[in-house]
Amino acid sequence: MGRVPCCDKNGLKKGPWTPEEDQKLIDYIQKHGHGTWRSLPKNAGLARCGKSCRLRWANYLRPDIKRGRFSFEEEEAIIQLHSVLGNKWSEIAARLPGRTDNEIKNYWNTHIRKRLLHSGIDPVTHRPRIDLLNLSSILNTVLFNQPTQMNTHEFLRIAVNLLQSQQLTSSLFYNPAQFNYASQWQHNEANLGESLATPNSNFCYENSEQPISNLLYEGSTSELLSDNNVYSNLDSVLSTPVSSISLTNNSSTIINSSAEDEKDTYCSNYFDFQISDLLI
DNA sequence: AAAAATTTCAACCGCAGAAAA
DNA sequence: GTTTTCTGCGGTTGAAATTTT
Repeated sequence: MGRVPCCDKNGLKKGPWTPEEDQKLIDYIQKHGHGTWRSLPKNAGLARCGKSCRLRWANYLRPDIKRGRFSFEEEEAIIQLHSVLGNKWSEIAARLPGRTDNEIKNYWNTHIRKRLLHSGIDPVTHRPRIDLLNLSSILNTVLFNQPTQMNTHEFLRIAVNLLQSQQLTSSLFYNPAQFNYASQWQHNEANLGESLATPNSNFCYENSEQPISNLLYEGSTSELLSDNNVYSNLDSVLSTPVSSISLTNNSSTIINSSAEDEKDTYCSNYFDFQISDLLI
């Protein structure tokens, strides 16, 4: 013999919750806790199944849920976590306080996934999804036809993935201070808990077996790396601001970029690119 | 101004594993 | 040990909202 049936399936309401239903659920849980979800609807006077109540509470009514747009930092965290964990939305949510798995999943499918595809990255593997010739062609189009829409973030993402596809070895350095971003990343990773598998970021691993690029940062003006930039978190650890970015493969520079005007702070996401080396 | 197309996201569905009888 | 339910998860849907034509 098994358990008694979960609930009477007949006559249960489905679809959007009304404010009255929400209030009943909130009042009940605040008073008694949710207990077993199966028995909650009856006790709380709701014509819903327990599963629907659980979902409504977990994804919408819970008091610790953060509302509003995802910050840039949250978005980058999601991408990094997804590159390691895949579509394990509940595990990703557990590492983003106040965000629900459903919300993260929706945000991934509606925003991040498209953004990665736009940058030439396969959102499943987090690897370049196009060959170098196609990438060159895309860079040409983006840089020369729509230069003002190309920000540092997108530039770096495309460039790093280009380097990845060239099978270079890993690490991201800040030069001349020789700051090794890999160690910072490993520190952050340690805080994520033990369940993470081998890191698989798009960048910044030293002594990794995975082929990945070197990035050398040189110059001044930290604004370049702030605001809407994948490397904004570098700001906190860089003692010298940055004004130009070079991508190298140890021996030769592949891409150089420099700000057109150092006084142009938040707008200095726009660069003069010299991408002749990219054109195969 | 209105119709059509597209995007968003709350909620549902089905499944797997855990738990209970 | 077996059967049945419960819970939580990820994929998907479709109504509502927003944008485009």
